[in-house]
Amino acid sequence: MDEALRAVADPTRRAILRLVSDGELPAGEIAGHFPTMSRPAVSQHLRVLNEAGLVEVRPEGNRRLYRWRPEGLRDAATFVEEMWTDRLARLKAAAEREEWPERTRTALRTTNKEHR
Amino acid sequence: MDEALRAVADPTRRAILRLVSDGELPAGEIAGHFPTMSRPAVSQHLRVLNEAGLVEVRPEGNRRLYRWRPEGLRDAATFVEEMWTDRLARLKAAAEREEWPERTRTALRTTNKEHR
DNA sequence: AATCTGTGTAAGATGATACTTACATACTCG
DNA sequence: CGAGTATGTAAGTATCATCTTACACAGATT
Repeated sequence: MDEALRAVADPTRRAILRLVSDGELPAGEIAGHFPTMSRPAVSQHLRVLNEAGLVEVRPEGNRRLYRWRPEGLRDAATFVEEMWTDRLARLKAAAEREEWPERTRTALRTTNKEHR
Repeated sequence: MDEALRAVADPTRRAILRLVSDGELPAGEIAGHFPTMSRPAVSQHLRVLNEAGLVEVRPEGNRRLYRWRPEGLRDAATFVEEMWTDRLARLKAAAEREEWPERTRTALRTTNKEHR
């Protein structure tokens, strides 16, 4: 799972994932969607995605066709789901029992670089 | 979402998240769960988590109590869910129509450093 | 065979991360 | 007030990620 979460943390790689989840694409065409970036850079992202099990490749003649591999996200999905579903449910239950004070988030003392 | 996914890509931070999702904890106690790492290191992870909106803090006297903030994962959950649910469904539909060849994953040509 | 096309890899520059130790600050309690 | 406790921040460093350009190589085309 570790690998997949790390791979998916990069916005470029998420974009690639979305591309190839629509159907298989040759490396070059994928790279074509990222005009600001060199083709090797994209190739390297594809390698990361492949090693993380998020895509699969198949050579066809000259080219190499990439496609999405859904099982790759399974563990990551499980993690998020557990956090998001399970714990959220428990948290709500606890809140209803008023175990926790009604406070909301508090800014850091020194910096105001709070999120959002 | 970007921030959250990046934050969650780190195993230490995931561990912290699980800790504080069980209830609020003071920074020091959280750090106590990571004997191999200095306390400031953990403090810095807490900052990242806070800036990503994944935890919230509340000062109590001397200490600062951290707790999980479920909304922080919402967008990440949405991403994973969309990939995992939506696209998976479409993928299956396509497969049933046999739009795609029956191939399974193919190793990279040169390296055999395939995942798993 | 010679060359073109598609694509991966090597090597290196650069910037971001994740630590460390030393220090600053805020609250508490005698 | 002064010492003690909890915690964040600064500065420095080692490691890792992500690019770039130059190159290698396989398959297609002539």
